[in-house]
Amino acid sequence: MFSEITRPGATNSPLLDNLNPEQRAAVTLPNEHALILAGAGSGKTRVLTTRIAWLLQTGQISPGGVLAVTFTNKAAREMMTRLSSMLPVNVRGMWIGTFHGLCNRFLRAHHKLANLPQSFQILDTQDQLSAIKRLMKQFNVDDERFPPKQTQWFIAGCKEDGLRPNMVEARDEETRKKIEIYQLYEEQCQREGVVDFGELMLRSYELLRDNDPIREHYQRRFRHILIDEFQDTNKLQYAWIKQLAGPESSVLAVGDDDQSIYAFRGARVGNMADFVREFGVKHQIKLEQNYRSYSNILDSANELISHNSKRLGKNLRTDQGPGEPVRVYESTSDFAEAQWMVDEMRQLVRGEGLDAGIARHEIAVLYRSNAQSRVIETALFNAGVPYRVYGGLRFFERAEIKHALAYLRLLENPRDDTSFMRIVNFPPRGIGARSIEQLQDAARAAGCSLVDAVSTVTGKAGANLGAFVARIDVLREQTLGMSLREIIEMVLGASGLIEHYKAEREGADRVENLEELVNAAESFVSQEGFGRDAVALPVDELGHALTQSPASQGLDPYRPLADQPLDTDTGETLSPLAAFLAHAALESGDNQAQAGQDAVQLMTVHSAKGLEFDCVFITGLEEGLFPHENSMSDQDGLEEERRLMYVAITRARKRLYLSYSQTRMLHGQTRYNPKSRFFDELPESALKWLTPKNQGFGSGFAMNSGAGRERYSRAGGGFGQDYSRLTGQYASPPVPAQKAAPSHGLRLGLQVFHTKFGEGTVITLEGVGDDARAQVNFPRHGVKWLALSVAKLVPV
DNA sequence: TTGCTATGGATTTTT
DNA sequence: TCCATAGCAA
Repeated sequence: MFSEITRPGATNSPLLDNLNPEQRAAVTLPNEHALILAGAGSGKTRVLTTRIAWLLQTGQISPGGVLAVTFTNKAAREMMTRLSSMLPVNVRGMWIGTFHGLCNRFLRAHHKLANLPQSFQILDTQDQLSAIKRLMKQFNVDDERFPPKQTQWFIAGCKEDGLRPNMVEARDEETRKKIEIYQLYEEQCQREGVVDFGELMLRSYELLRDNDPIREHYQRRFRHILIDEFQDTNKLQYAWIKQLAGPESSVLAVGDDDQSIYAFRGARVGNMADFVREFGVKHQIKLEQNYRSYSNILDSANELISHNSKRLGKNLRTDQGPGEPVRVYESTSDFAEAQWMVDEMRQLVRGEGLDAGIARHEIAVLYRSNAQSRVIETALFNAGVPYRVYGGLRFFERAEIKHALAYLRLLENPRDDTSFMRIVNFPPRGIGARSIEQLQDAARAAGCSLVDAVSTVTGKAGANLGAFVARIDVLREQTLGMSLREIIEMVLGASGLIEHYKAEREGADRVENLEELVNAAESFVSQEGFGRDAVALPVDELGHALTQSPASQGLDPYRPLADQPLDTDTGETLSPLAAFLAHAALESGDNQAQAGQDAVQLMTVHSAKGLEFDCVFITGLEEGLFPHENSMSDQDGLEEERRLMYVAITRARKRLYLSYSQTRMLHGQTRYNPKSRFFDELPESALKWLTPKNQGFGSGFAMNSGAGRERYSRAGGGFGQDYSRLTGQYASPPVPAQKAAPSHGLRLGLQVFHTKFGEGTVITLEGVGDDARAQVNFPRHGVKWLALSVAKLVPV
């Protein structure tokens, strides 16, 4: 039943050199389903790629029989790079990619069966939101009651769960309305020939589920399915994998439940347990040998995560010594915290304390939320330390680029109303809100797209709109047969975009970016042979199998198709432009701020996942911030915060700093937060307090000294200590002493009862005495601000 | 159509 | 505090 090919010499392959026993076992697993529990820094990617290389080298599979899925383009690229360095194999022809990239490829190949135009456009999150806004306006949906963002979240959530509108339970009137909007949105997308990210997955899944020949074909083809970061898969992605895995396939899932930090966007750690059960997984291997960090760092991570109840269970170990202790620093203010960091970094770069100076790019500052970067940036900037902030707009998300892409998209697909709306009056050409409204009304009445409705608009508005459409049409004809580069250059000129930004005072960067777009296209064409993501090969690999039986075409369905002659007669190929547009949507590009410079790296803990640095600062370790207040009212949320902290700690190779501040400016208010509870969950022996321990605000304010967990947050309180002494020259101006201890007896996360609103969770506390107020989340009535001198809140 | 002011909201993010 | 967005005036 399973493949019997296991060559005797296989375990001697040089590929297996330098692997530890667990890694080797994982790489050489028999062809059966397996789960690899891969701890941070345990060589996960190495195992994954070596496994593929080993399977290929030992002849157990040919390149076409492998399906390897990742979440990010970066991970996919890394896998391909490493694989091609191990074996002389054409990785570009292999099915290695992101979930969405592979679904895109699949849908292009089978667009007819998927009921899509071959050159369907992909809506990114921005596009999706504007499509929803447009739709809601058109159907007069009250955007107060149904905020577009929330509707978007609802739709994306449904798709992540694999639910079409008719499958969603309309439990209340509100949901019923949302389902209705979802339904209308679907119709709109279909009419316009566009798909959002969720749709790429969902439609691929449905095609596999409903079309027996297709499903069986791919099941026979993909004998080895490998999935990276399995803990991050959502319900739909898991279902998709189940469709692709046939009786002869082996699924190798690699993941780490302790690093599951994306529940908020639909990730389901439970997929790991489900996988083991539903696939009857025979092999589970734990990779616990860590090659990244010293043991003080690792012990801290292990101890912390042991406080989580829901775990598959795993403990990292290292052969490296204890290394330096984990340094803990308390500061008086966020400002002082940043100053201290800058000074510490300068010493690190100079080389004090370490054998040699540390490169700036080997220093990372991690924080829980983006808002925290500001103070740090200011301090770094003032000190003249180069830094790079991750996150923010990426290349293909920039407004000017989106505008240019919208022109290009209309060339491919005039019915794309999202793109139409974006540029119909940009650069301004006298088509105002009223003209557009007129056009939209006409389009709705006729049930057609905006372009098609243009001819029905009369008067000056009609003339202007007509001129716009004519311009696009002319452009489409002019660019026929041009190279991608020529098309883009022509569009940039003819659209007036370059001209427009050149005239703008601060448009120089934008012009530069637009010019960069040409380069992006150029490198896409040369590097990717325009089309790894968006099949530009003879498209319908399956063309025969769909219309006639494979046997009748002399194709052997049991041999991977990559080994068989491709059908080049269908002649159906995706245009380079359409391929590039898909690429732009699926790979939003780096945010290339100060690229190339040796700079300190600033990022959220989330975006640090998968990275590693010699030296890591984890900042803002305060109750309410980390763990974040929005996540600490329930067990699952808190455990995810803890995993987040675990991810943060395990980024560090040699040196780790943890810091928190007594006061912090947030949303224009000074907040007084106790230090994070995570400090209580770290091994004291691995820590070194740079500031005296237990002088902290938090521990000093335990109401009940017997119960160390009773803490007050943000409620103000005194600090009699002379903190400037502790923080040395970096101390900020003394914070005015506030003596009034909180009298209300509330704390964050506490369940309280209110006579009118019922039970709720305290999510914010601020102010002192009569000014004290609390923000409470009532499941029935939503989030309310309550003045504590007025409202009677009784702890439950 | 632009540009000002008021307003509200403010984890985490890839594709 | 600071940002995006909405509404309104010129």
